[in-house]
Amino acid sequence: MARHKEFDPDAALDRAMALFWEQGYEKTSMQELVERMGVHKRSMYDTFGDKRSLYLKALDRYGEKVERLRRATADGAADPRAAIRALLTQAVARADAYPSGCLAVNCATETAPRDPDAARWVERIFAGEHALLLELVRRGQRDGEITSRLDARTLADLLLNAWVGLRVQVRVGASAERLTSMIDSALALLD
Amino acid sequence: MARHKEFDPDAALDRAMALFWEQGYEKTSMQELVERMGVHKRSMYDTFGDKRSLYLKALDRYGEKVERLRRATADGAADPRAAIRALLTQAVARADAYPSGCLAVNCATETAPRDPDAARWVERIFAGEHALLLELVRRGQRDGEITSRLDARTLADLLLNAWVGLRVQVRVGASAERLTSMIDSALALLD
DNA sequence: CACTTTCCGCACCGATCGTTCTCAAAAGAG
DNA sequence: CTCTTTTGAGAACGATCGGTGCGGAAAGTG
Repeated sequence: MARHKEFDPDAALDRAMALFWEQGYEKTSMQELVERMGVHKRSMYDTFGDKRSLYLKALDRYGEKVERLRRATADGAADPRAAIRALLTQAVARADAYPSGCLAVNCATETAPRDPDAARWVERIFAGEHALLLELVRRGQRDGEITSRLDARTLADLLLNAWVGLRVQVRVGASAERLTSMIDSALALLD
Repeated sequence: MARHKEFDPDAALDRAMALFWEQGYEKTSMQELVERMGVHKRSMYDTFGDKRSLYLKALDRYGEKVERLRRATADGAADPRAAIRALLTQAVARADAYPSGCLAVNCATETAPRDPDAARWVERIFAGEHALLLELVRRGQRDGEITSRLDARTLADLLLNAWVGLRVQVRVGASAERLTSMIDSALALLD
C-alpha cells in the first residue's frame, strides 16, 4: 500500500456533474473541469479516465442523487397529490449549488442521440420517474383523491411530460408565474 | 456591381440548420459546416458572419419553416382534434432530410441558458405553439368536441408539454409504440 | 530506518478550434 | 476592351482542445 488520494473523489465528481449540467458536454473543457473540481489534471485522468468516462460517471452520480431525492420527496408528502405537487415544484426550485433544469433532459437532447450509453441512461431515468408517477397516481385513485376518469397510465404519461416540460422551461428562464401556472395546470389533471 | 454568388444562400443556410439541429452548437465545427453547406469557408464568413451569427440565422430559418408547417398542418385538418393529433404526430415523424427531435428544444437546453438572443428566440417559438394550441382548443370547445371540464389555458399548457415531451423522447430514440402511446395519452385529455 | 507504491505538478504532444489573410479568377459596368 | 468589385481557393494565424510522459514528493509497510 501507499498513500491515499488527497481529494475526495465523490466531491470532485459532484462538481464535474454540476459543470456538465450547467454547460453541457461539448462546451465543457477538461481545463474547466480541472479548475472547478480542484483536482490536478493528471489526477483527474488517473481517477476518472477520459472525458467521456468522467461524463458517464457524472451521469450515474446524478442519477443516484435525484432518485434518492425523488423518493424522499414522494415519501415525505402527506398524500399522492401533495407528492406530485412537491415533485413538480422541486423541478423548478433553484438550488444554490446546482444549475437550473435537469441534466437528464440536457443529456437527452445533446449527447444521447450519438451515445448509446447516454441514451440508455436517460431512458432509465425517465422510466424511473414514470414508474414513480404511476405508483402515486394508482394510490391516489385507490384513495379516491385522484380522478379515475383517465386511467393511471395515461395520467402518468401526461404528468411525466408536464414534468419534463417544466425542466425545459426553467432552463430557458421562464418566469416564476409561468412555471407555477404550468404546475397548476398539471395538478388540474388530477381532479 | 460585380459577380453574384455561385451558391444559394438559403439552401446553404438550410444545411447549416440541419447540422446544428443534429449535433448541437458546440459540437458543430466551422469545418463541418463548410463541408455540409458546400460553400467555401471564406464565403461562409462573408455571407453569414461568425459562428454565432450563422447559428442565430439558422434558428430564424428554422422558426419560419416550422411555423409555416404548423400552420399548414393545423389548417389542413378536418377539425381541431384532428389538427392536434396531426401536430403531435408530425413532431415524431422522421423527415428524411432532417434530424430527429426539435432544434428549439435542443436550443433551450444547450444555448439558451447562456445566450439571451437564443433564449428569446426559444420563448417566441414556444409562445407561438402555445397560442396555436390555445386557438385549436377554444375552437374545439366551442364546437363541443373538446371537453370544457378544463379551461382552455390549462389544456393548452398540458398539450404544449406533451408536445415538448414527445420531442425529447424521440430524440433519445424512444420506440414507436411508446411515442404513439404518448400521443394517445395527450388526446385522451380532450375527452 | 529503507523500500515500495501511489499521487501530483509541470511541460508538452499533435490535432483541431474559430477566424483572417492573401491573391488570382470571374463577372458585371462603362 | 478596361476597370472595379466580389468571389472562391488555400494557407496560415494564435488559441485551445483532449490526453500523456516524466519525475519528485508523500505516505504506508517492513
